[in-house]
Amino acid sequence: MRLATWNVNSLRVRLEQVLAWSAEAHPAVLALQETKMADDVFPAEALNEAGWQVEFAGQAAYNGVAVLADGPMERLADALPGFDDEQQRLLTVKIRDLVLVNVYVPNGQAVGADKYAYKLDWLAALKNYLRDLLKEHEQVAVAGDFNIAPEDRDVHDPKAWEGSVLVSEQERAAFKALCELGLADSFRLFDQPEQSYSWWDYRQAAFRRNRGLRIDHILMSQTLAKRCKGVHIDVAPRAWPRPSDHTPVVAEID
DNA sequence: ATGGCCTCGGTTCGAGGA
Repeated sequence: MRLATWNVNSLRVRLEQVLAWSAEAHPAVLALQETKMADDVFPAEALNEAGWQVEFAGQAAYNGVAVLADGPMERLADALPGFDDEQQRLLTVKIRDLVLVNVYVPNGQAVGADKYAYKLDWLAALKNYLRDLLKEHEQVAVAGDFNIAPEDRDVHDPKAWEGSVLVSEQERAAFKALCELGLADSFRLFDQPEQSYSWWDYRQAAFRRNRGLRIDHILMSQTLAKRCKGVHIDVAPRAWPRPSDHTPVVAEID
């Protein structure tokens, strides 16, 4: 099976691209972030017609996550337990033997900002949630937009980005703490091209110049990681007309 | 030097993203 994640930056704008890309790449499961639409306008019918089962947790204008799957899903959670959050950023589903946690981690805006504190609090609550989840389930994937570039090699210009939001020490420590629960950054289990990124700013012709960051990830529990045969970033949709600023990350699982 | 772009809501500009 193929498991993919994609921050689409508005599903309303990107629906046709999701349908086109998934028809080509045929993932069995596709985690979407930043759907930016309330549940009552979610395009469930169009996706059903394309053969997808759907689960979604959205809100108007901001945030919002959804999972498309080629078979039935059980919805396990749509919020972090014990964390009072008005923002729809998490959706956990079970598909066959796979438990998928779809996350849209807060951006943080700037180091020291209120939103940065919220990001760190959110990540701490995510860690607690995943610790418990990993006690109950073996085949766990945590996929989505983490808004963290884990290492300098995930940053096109580490000096320019040093200490700023998305790469700061505290954010990287929070990411590492998730990995230390027993979750692997599956992309790094395999040889990868240098300068592999999943997001490029819309400005400055950043994509053409490959000035990007790798901030979209698929973490895997040890049992799941053993089944993983490869992970790649599919940059093609980033070059399409009116693209999302993120591009899909795809894992191959036996 | 410092912003460049895109999306949304709700109107034509500000907020948020990364």
